[in-house]
Amino acid sequence: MNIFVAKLSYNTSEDQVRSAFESFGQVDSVKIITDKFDGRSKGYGFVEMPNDAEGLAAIEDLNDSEMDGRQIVVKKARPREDNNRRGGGGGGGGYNRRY
DNA sequence: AGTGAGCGC
Repeated sequence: MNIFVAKLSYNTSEDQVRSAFESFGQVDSVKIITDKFDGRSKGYGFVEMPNDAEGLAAIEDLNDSEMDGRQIVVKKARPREDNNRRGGGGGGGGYNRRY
C-alpha cells in the first residue's frame, strides 16, 4: 500500500512519520521528499505499508490528524509513471482520478 | 526560507 502524506511540518522527519504509521501497522519504508536544489523538505512524503488493511486504517486515522503541531493530509499514493505495465486496468486499485 | 498545494528516483 503506497501512501501519500502531505502538509507535513518542515521540521517533521521520516522517523516521526514512521512512528505514527507503525502505530497502526507494519511500515515498510518512509520517504520524505526534499527539494533537489535546496535540499529542504517539500513538506510531503510517502509511506509504504506491506499490509493494505493496515495502510487503509492508518490513512483513515492519520489523515487530517496532527503531527509536529501541524495538520497533515494522508491519502493513497498514485502509482508512479508505469508505461511498462500492461494495459487493461485490471485489478485492484481504483484510484480517484481528478478530471 | 520562514510558505502550505500537492505526488517520489
